[in-house]
Amino acid sequence: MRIDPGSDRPVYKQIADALRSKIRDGTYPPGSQLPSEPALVEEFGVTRVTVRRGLAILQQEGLIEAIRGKGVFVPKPTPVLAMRTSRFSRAARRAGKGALAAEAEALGLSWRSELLEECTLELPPEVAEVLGEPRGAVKRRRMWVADVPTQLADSYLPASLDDEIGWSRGEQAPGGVYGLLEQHGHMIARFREELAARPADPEEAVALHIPQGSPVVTLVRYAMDQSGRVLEYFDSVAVADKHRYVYEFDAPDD
Amino acid sequence: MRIDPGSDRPVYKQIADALRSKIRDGTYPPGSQLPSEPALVEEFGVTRVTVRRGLAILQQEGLIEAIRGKGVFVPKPTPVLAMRTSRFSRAARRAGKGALAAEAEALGLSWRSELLEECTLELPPEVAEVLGEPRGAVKRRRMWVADVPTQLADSYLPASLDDEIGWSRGEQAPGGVYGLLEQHGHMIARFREELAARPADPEEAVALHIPQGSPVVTLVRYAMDQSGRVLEYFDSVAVADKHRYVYEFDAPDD
DNA sequence: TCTCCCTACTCGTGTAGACAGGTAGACTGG
DNA sequence: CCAGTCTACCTGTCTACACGAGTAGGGAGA
Repeated sequence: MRIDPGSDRPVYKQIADALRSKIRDGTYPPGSQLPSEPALVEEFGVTRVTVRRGLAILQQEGLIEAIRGKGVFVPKPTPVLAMRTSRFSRAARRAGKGALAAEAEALGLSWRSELLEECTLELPPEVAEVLGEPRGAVKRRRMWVADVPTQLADSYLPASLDDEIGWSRGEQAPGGVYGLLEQHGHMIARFREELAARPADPEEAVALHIPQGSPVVTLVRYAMDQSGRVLEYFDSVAVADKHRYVYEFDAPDD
Repeated sequence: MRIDPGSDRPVYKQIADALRSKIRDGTYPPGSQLPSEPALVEEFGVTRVTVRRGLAILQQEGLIEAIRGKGVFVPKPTPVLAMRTSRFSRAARRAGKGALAAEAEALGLSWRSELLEECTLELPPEVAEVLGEPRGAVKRRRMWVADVPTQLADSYLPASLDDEIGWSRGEQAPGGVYGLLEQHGHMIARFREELAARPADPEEAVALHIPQGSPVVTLVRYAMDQSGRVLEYFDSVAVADKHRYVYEFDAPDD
């Protein structure tokens, strides 16, 4: 726990290293409070600015959380939603649940879906190309699990399909859009999902209650019918440490 | 591009906002250099510390890259490897390629695999449980694409299987481990992959040449034979902005 | 007893200045 | 002409200080 000012490694990184190892080895267990900044200043014999640079590193790594007026704390691990392909099963839809709800309830967590925006519009080019129509309906939602926002989700339907099933007119069905689609005879046969991760941009950070730049997982999904027509384009931004994505698949034949 | 010191939003965030929008709108295109810190100090009328706090935000978002002695630059977008399930096809293996190589060559990029560590050891508990044996062989690799490190990968085989096929004794086959396994009659029938994302820890940041805390994608894969026995446990940490993961699957029957 | 205010402590933001270390181009001496 | 040095400029690290704002608890006054 000593700091070597003559070392090659900058002092603020040494401070981060020292505190990180104390968090990892259980000196500061989840839920506990770290010494205050002035206390760390005294302990390490540096200025407050340098202490704060060290703390900033740990904050970025998600190892600590600073609360103004209270102190710096080690956050408790959050429950992780496992996103399995079974969340799209008809059994789950019959139970009246959307895709996320099935996973949340599997963990015994409360959930809710908040409709942020709903409109019919000129589709963004990449969406229009996939859906095969220039116009469509979109619903933008924010999902909450255990009273914490976990992901932003945009769901796009081609305008012709939306007219047919009345999705944007408020038609409902157990199992969300997919349930409604299948009620009208549009059976979902196949999905394509594309995953990536990146730092959250400022708007996402605010909407998801996470620090700017903290990792998010982006997911783009096509829901297709038997003929390969894409019925829905789905686009979500999920808080990284609250989600994991599980896929099982056969070895390709060739 | 004006800063309002009386605003509710802190000055350093306003600076980040101003520069971010200039990057997005093309004022500072990829490859270009931003004004130097002293120039920004003059432009915004604040101290260098405040300018640097603003720049730190953009750095964390991956929008800029500072190089000591030279300046601050907008990085050019890196090529993104698409990780498709077809990378496990026998056709790819017959062509003599491992899984990553198939994807790199699809983009016309050079690649190489660097063996960092190779040993037989007591398996970590979560690996031992999946492989069904307490001991195993592991190879830790660092993958390079276009002469840049892109991911760290650990591959585990149960000791009994390793003895049989001679993997850790240096036996080779076209198509990597999976090719070698199939040469010995162990046909891969099924895969399970689990994806998540988190900030890079310090060791990963050094090994992957990325800033600490920058997002990485973690992937755990089980390769299974017809009977469901797990033949290989695979664990990788990939630079987030260099990879995307693509899955296609049928709608679950129920 | 209850309410309000004051105080002490916490983290958040911002200023001013100093020195170190890396880069690149100009300049100088051979 | 060439090699080495010098200089100007850039980012990286650290000090010292000031003020703001949120939190929590104790004490004074009604």
